[in-house]
Amino acid sequence: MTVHPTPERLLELTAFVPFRLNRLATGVSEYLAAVYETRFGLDIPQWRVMATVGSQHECTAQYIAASTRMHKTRVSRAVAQLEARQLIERGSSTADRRERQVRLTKSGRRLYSELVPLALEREASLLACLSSEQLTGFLTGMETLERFLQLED
Amino acid sequence: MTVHPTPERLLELTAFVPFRLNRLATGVSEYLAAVYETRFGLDIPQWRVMATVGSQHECTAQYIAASTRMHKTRVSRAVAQLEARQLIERGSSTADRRERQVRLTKSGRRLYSELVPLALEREASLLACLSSEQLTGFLTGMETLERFLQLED
DNA sequence: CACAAATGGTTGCGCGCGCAACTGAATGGG
DNA sequence: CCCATTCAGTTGCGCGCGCAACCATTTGTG
Repeated sequence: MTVHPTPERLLELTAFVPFRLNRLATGVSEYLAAVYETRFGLDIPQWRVMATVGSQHECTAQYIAASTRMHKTRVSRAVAQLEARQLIERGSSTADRRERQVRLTKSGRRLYSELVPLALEREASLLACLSSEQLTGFLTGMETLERFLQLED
Repeated sequence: MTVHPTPERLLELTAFVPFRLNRLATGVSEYLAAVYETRFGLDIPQWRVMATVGSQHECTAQYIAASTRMHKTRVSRAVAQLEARQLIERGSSTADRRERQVRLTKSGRRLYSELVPLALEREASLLACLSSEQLTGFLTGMETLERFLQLED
């Protein structure tokens, strides 16, 4: 019989990796939001759709949902909003009339080509706080975790 | 005049660190959710409140909001729900009658002491996919980013 | 060929969130 | 000492999300 019969195990939330990861992801999102939100009036789902469609010639909502890992209803609504702003347009794909091919309009492409360099620059200025060894180490860890959780594409 | 007058810059979302970080944080949350959600019927805000209150003798909603970085209304509602389940209780603090001291009840403490080891174990089993050098590198990078974004406590 | 099952995408609904406004209590300056 | 300001915490409200149900089309199977 010891002096401490039930030494209570503690959990310090601020040292708990899942919590810290959430907090970091939120912080990074906010750090980035200035670019697409205040400057171009896009929210996160819209920004992700723009980024996905812009890197393709055209694609389906399905594809967007899969590669952004957003729920298909969230994609559907973001696409509708972007279409209303005339940043993207949809054509019936001749092959399968259930799906609709999404592509950027002229002004969508203009916005995209303005936005992307700013976003990449912002990412770079964030990662610039890491030394090159730190960056490598961090990215390597991320990749392993992604593989473990099967988050890769 | 070149052949490619405006070589469009592309952004591959799946290689974009802010996006990957969000995806990873979500994945880790889901990986962890099994512990507190399906087993103890807590959602994320409730779990964070339990973890925070449990690591203190007693504390205010204010303190919970600051250390979990949750909005005070989110804290307020989580606290109300946990009080309804009799997992925590609130006493008027004698000093300042605006604030109320929150602490775990007997059954709250029981749940806490069951939950915490499981959560820590789950964190460990996640991080076990990293080699010790990978883990060090990953955590070092996280710390630097946290400091850069002023997310530390 | 017909009908059941699956698939792409949209929509009604309930819920949780953050914002802004509020209540009640403490504080500070004239 | 009073009144304006600040602060802890709660609540009404609008909005965006995911779930489930749905529509239209395609595919698979007997």
